[in-house]
Amino acid sequence: MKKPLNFGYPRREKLKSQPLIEKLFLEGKSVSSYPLKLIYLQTELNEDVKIQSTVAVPKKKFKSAVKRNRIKRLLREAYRLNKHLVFNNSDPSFAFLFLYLGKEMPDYHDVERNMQAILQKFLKKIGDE
RNA sequence: CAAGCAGGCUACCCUAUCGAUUUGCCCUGAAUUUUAUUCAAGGCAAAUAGGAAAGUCCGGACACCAUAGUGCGGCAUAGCGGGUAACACCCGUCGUUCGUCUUUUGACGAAAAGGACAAGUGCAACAGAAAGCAAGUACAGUUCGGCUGUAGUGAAACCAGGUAAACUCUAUGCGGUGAAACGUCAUGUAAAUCGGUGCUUGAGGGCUGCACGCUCGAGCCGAAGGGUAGGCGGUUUGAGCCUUUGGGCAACCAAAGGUCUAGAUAAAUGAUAGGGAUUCACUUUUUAGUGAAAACAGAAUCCGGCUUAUGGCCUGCUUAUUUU
RNA sequence: GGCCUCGUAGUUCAAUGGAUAGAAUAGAAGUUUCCUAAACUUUAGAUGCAAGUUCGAUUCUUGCCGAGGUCA
Repeated sequence: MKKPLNFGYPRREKLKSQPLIEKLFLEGKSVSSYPLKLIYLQTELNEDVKIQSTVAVPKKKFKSAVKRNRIKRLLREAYRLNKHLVFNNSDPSFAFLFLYLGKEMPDYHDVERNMQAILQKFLKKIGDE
């Protein structure tokens, strides 16, 4: 019997460690699909999961907390529905940070398309290495 | 119908799919150990942003520091009366100013940080004789001693001058720090090295702008270097909300009954699709159809206000236009 | 979340409540030079926004807006 795709996004899969995030910005590699950018780093994680991720929207580009919140929710939603693309048990564990670099409020479908594209790019790059 | 002012209400809804957090119940596993607790996975159910959550401008609750001490300094408020836990807030009222009406008295409406310059000090550009311990121009009047009036400059001129959102004085109030407070558990290193200083003749801290006073009492300061930056409590039942009755001009108060209504922490309260309601525009006699819009904005200990941003609806008043 | 500080020319700083807001530097034009640099001359440019007090506000008061710092 095939296990149904897991669309959940529990707390374990959220990246919360501040030192790790600083390390991401210093040593992380990135792929981008405008207006999204993914910074990733192969590392050991405290929890027993393959990938921990988080999202960030710069405060300089969106001053309204409401708009920042909405973009972060859209990004999380797109990741939640598409993360099965990268959940391969043979891979080592990664830390992800999604950045939104655009200046306009996005539409959900654009975000989802870019999310799929960026995850494909990530897989390809990992495969090459 | 439009504009302005004042007051009140509200802050789109439903369905499906996929999620997040909290709580309750069920069930499985693990640990402690013993029939309970903790942790983890799953299932079901319920709840889940505001009127301003914002700015952090006031006032409190609460916590710690002497149950908050004394003096100086500092800050705030400013007619009078009331409300309140308290306030710089609210209500009433008096005076002032402005606007409209009126011959006037006055009436109506609006605004405002509205004590004292008759204690002292300071300030007043330009103009002006002169802006303060006085001196003095022109003209007129006159009892010819001086005095009185007018003119001219200016925001203000012989007046107990003006000015206190100038220092200041008066009255009243205010101790300090703020939930990153504070308590507790865990993790980790270095109770290490060098220099200085002190151990009851008192180093240093609590303790704050300063001094005193009280209190703790063996470490403290500097250099270079090392380590942790996690969990739990505080944390949501509160000056709470709703209804009725009574008191009061009102703000508000009292009594009775009902009710439980977010608690996150790299930070939940969401996403997608479809439908409906509202508003606007166009088409149409109407029904209806098509298109567009749906604001300001996201809790972080909690309350009472103020200020600012903002969609829609309702009520009252004023003004103007059109029709009768 | 709390607390605190600061907004003056493009930039760095001045200015007791008083006349046309001052200086350096950068900019522009000109003189000089074969050309540039330097020097000299000339010129343009600002009180974050809105109210209030005052005869008069960069200055005093209040409210917005913006920038920055700090905390266990």
